[in-house]
This record gives sequence, structure tokens and C-alpha cells, in this order.
Amino acid sequence: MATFLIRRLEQFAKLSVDDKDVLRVAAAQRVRRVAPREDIVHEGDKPRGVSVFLDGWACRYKTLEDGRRQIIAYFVPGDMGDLYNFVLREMDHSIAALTPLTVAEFSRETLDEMTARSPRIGQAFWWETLVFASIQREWTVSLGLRTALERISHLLCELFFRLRAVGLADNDTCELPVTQVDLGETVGLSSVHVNRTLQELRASGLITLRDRTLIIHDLDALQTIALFNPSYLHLGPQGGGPAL
Amino acid sequence: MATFLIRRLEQFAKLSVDDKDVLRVAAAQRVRRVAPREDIVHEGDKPRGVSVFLDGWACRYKTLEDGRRQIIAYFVPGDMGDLYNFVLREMDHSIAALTPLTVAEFSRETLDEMTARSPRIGQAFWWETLVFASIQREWTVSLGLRTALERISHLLCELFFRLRAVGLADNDTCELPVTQVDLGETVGLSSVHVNRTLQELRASGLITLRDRTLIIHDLDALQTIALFNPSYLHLGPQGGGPAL
DNA sequence: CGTCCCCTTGAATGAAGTCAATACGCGTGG
DNA sequence: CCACGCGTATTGACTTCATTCAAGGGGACG
Repeated sequence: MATFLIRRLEQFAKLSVDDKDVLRVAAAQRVRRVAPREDIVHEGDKPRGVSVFLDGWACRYKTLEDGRRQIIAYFVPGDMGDLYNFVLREMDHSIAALTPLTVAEFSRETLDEMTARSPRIGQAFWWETLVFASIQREWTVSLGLRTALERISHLLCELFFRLRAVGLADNDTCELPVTQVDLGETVGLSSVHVNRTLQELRASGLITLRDRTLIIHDLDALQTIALFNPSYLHLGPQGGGPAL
Repeated sequence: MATFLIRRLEQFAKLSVDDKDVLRVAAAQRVRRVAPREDIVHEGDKPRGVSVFLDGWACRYKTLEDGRRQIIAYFVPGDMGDLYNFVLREMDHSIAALTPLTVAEFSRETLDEMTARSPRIGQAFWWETLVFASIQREWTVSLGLRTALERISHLLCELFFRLRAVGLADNDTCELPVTQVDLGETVGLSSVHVNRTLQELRASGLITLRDRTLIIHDLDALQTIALFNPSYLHLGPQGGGPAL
């Protein structure tokens, strides 16, 4: 089940056979299955271990006192939660499953062992941490200065690139198992406006989005609209695209 | 000159005399002085070492191709840039001085040595990394669902708490050496609207802001308006407030 | 068959942006 | 010393993008 995790980390560096075994063993520990909409971590909890998303989608979110909710990050297969989060006293956000989810947990000890045994894995974990930080920064940029059309296009590009990097995009197609309300809570728009914006993208023939499946008919054009530059994802040399 | 860095890390844990010496020595290496508006790191650069902000203010920012600029983070004295950023091939953002700035640089070797020698420092560095990630998440929340008034109030609260934690707030007063254009580029609003919003805060007697000096007359009220909950800053037990 | 969630659409409203003009302080150079 | 330019702050009038409110439709599920 560590297939996606390994593919993900291989965006950073080639892993040895031994590295992969280590990861496989670790990712077989404390595996949980979670139903959609269920929290796997709740704000205020004492941090446990590091979540490793083996299969399915999840999201990080925060809720304001008055009930407004903001999705802060998406986790797709192969992603990991904050490394060493147990250094903090309590979680400052929640994580919920968006689809049926399979998630493992690296304990502090497992993490220490792995990084001690393989510096390459240690580095790959740092890379993962840094890339997540970078994505969060790009979201700040999106929310701060992109228009509705640009924001949504940008999010679609990002998710497509991330999924493609772990082999979860088929040519121009990937899953997008989130509702328009979710999208709104992600890009800081009302679901009504998300709907209208998606219509616009559909009308211009750029995408098809139906039954939780996204088809991008013209990735270049979508990237242009979104002012999307994939370098912030720090993917491999081929940009996580299909090998030639 | 490592005073603020030490105060900052002591928000996380008590440092030994030895720890502090190690930090002081490291922070005396590769010290640079930078003039306001000057870049210390530029997008696309190969990462060098980790920037350590000894004195003055800086900001992280990104620019879109069409020239729009978004400030992504503020650095105040005692803050550090991304740890192990040299794992990435190139910087995905720039960092500029906002005031006359004194900044040191930890090389990879220095960093490794320090964490090897003192696990407590290693943990404090992780804490710093995690707190910065948390701040970035909170900014995502601000931009995603707070109104103009809430956003600006929230930013003022955050900066006040952060400065107070390193001893740079005097009772209800701190520096705020940024223009209204900068503020706009931070909270995703036009400078005109920032101006109007600040007027509103002044008119309700909550703050005074003049000559780059911020006075918060009613912190509780400001926090309430902002829906500000300082827990995301993961400060010490007293919340970084003045010792009793 | 009803209920619930999600998507869609229209019309009215509102928050923030844009454009434009003015004012102020500061440094620079004539 | 004063004129000028420049960056910053302020204010007004108008516009635009996005929200809110409201209603209806479709599919999944009990």
C-alpha cells in the first residue's frame, strides 16, 4: 500500500531497494480506514504521529468560531502530514477524509529510525515538508491576488500535476472527488460563484467536470489563465509528467 | 546580536547556557546588512543557507507574471527562514528587507552540527518550522474567509503577539514599519481599501497608527473583531505575554 | 415515495476595486 | 533657499466582482 508514498518521494530522489522496504514496513503500521467526512485529526488534539496518506483524499481545514470553514490543504495519495508535528502541544487544525481513506501513522520512533537508517529518506521527508510549505504559500498568493477564474483554474492545475506525479492522472483525466461547496471553502468563494466559474471554464471548452472526474482538454490554456507555474511543486525533472 | 533569536526559541523550550552559546556563535557567521527594499533572496536562486533574522523586518513575497505582488510572510527579529531549504533546487519566492536589516546565514554544516550537538536546538528548529507553517495556514484562513476589517485586525494582532514574544512590544505599542501598499499586498486588498479600513479601526478608538508605530488601545476588542485566537502561534505558556 | 445533498440559475445586494484628484513630507539639486 | 519629483496617505465617485437570497431540478438512498 505504500506505492503512492514511494512514487511521491521518488519525485525528489531515486530510492534504493532498501529505502523502499523501510518505507513499506513503516507504512504498514497503524493503518486506519476512515469514511468520507470523518475527522482523522481534530483541532485541539494532542498530536500523535505523522499521518501518511496511502489512498483516498483528505483535507486540512480550520473553522472560525462563527462556523465559517476554510480548507487549507488537500492530501492526495502519497502525501504526508506535518513531520515532527508532535513537537507542538496541540493541533491547530483538523483533518478530514474526503473519500474513503487509508491512512497510516509514523510514530516519532519510526520516523527517527528511518531517518537514522537512510539519510536519503530523511532528505526526502524534508523535501516533502518544504514542498507542502511552498504549496501553502502559493495558496496564499491565489487567495490574495488571483480572480475567481484564476483561482479555480490554478487549483485544478495544481491537483492535476500532483496526481499525475504519483500516477493518478490518465493522460488528461483525473479524479476530483470534492463538491462545489468544498471548492468554495478552498478558494474563498461562495459555492454559487464556484458553480458559475466552472460553467465558464466548461463553456470555453477547457475542462469537463462530471461525476467527480476532471478532464482537462487544454492544459496549456488552463495554465495560462491561472498564471500557473509548476515550479513551486518542486517535482522531478520531467515535472512529474509521463516519462518520455 | 542573537538576542532575539534566543528569545524566540525560548518560547519553545528553556535553552541551556551551552545552547545559547552555540546559537550566538552560529549567528555571528555570514552576517549581512541590507537596506530597505533590497532583496536578500530572489526567486529562482539556488538556495544557499538558512536566513536568520537578527534585527529589522523582512518579507517573503511572490510576483505574478503580470506584476501583481503578494506578500506571503513577515520576518521579525528572531525569525528564521525555511530550515533545510537547500534540499530544493531553487527558491520559489523572494525575500526583501522592509527596514534596515541584519541577517545571518546558517550553512548546512552549521545546522547539522548544531542539531547534532544539541537535540533541544534541533527540536526548537522544528518548532520554528512548524509555527511558520501554522502561520501560513492562518493566513490562508484570513484571505479565504475573513472580511477586510477582520483581516487587517488579525494581522495587527498577529504581529503584535509575535513582537511581544521577543520583547519588541512595549505594553500596548509596537513598530509597524510597512506602508499601506505593503499591507494591501499582504491581506489581498487594494491600498485604498486598507486606508479606509484603518480609518475605521482608528475611528472606533481601537488603534493608533502613525509614524510606523502601532498602539493597540483595546487588544481584547481587536482580537474579537479579528476572530483572533493566538493558539496557532504556539507561543509559550504565557502566550508570549509579559511575565507576571 | 419522500428526503437529503448537490448542482444550477436568476435577481437583488453589497463589499471591495478602480480611477482620479489632492495633500503631505522628504530629499535632491539648481 | 526654493522648486521639483517621488512615495505615501487620504478622500470622493463610480464600477465591478462576488455574495446572498431564493427557487427548482436531479440523483442516491432508505
